[in-house]
Amino acid sequence: MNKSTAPLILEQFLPFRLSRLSESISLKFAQHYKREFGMTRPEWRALAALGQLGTLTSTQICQHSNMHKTKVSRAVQALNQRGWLHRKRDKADRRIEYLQLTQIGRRRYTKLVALAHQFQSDMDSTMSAAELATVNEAIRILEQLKVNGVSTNKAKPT
Amino acid sequence: MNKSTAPLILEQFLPFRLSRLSESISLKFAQHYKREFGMTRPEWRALAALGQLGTLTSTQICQHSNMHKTKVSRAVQALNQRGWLHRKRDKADRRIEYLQLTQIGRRRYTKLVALAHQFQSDMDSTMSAAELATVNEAIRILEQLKVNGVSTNKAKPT
DNA sequence: AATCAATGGTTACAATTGTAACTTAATTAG
DNA sequence: CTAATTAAGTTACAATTGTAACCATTGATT
Repeated sequence: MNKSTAPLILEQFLPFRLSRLSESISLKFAQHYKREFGMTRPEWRALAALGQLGTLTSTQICQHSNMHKTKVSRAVQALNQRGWLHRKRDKADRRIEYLQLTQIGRRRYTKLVALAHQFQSDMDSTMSAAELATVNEAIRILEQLKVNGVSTNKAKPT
Repeated sequence: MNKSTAPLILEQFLPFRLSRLSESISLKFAQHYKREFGMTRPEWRALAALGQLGTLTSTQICQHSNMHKTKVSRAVQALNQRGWLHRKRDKADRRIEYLQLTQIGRRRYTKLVALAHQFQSDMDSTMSAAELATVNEAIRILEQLKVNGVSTNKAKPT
């Protein structure tokens, strides 16, 4: 059987399967925080990164969450306007801005985290321990492939 | 340790991990067909579904690939304008349109499939057989969760 | 120190997307 | 048989996004 004339079985094609999966799961989760907190996905992601890691620059958020820098820029603006984070310029290098959640931001973050834990444990509870282990192992494997790298902040190649 | 005050470890949170993964992998693959065939992601997906499954309606493409119906509608228009598919109304129920690839469409499809197989085997070759099995098994598990369902074509709930 | 390249970040503008409303056709209820 | 519902698919419009160009600042080269 000549491979080049065989059709592509989408149900076996990794990019297809992954994005179909990821989109439905992320959408499902997004419904929660969209409805209850009026947040967009990029905002949620930036908030989550800052909540977990403390102080970050926009560039670091880009790298960590693999989002485009304009997305991050706008998410950060939105969070800032709501008073959920504040910005602090680096004294030494005044291009750099450190971002950090405010009191209010941290309170929101705590609520969101509860949602997330709930969501995760709902998913987990539909799997056996062994299945869960398989899932985690698989994702770990894929993450190491590092096919990675949305262009987050790089200059154009010459 | 009270869970409700613990931060969320994004590196362990399934929706986050999946979408980070999926986005970088899909983007990587998209670069190929975008550059070489000038196709968008929805177009590629519609083409792939039709190539594999033969004749489909727009609604079926929605369900199969979990894309929003307007996305599919526009992708189908684009493919149609390029002469890659043709539409045929159902005689009995004239709301329904059967979509099918043309000669040209099938030729394009064949080329795309070669790209996809290449991509897949590149990925596969960076994993051991056991790892590959784990990955496939994990995705299978997640697919069964069926947290599923982008609203593709449903009427509003009353 | 003057010039040129690179970096962190923002923004204008164009392309892509989703929501809701619409069209046409079929189905069901009265 | 007509009116109200529902389905397949399209489209207008607003929101979201990405690309490329842009500041401002720093670092490197001479």
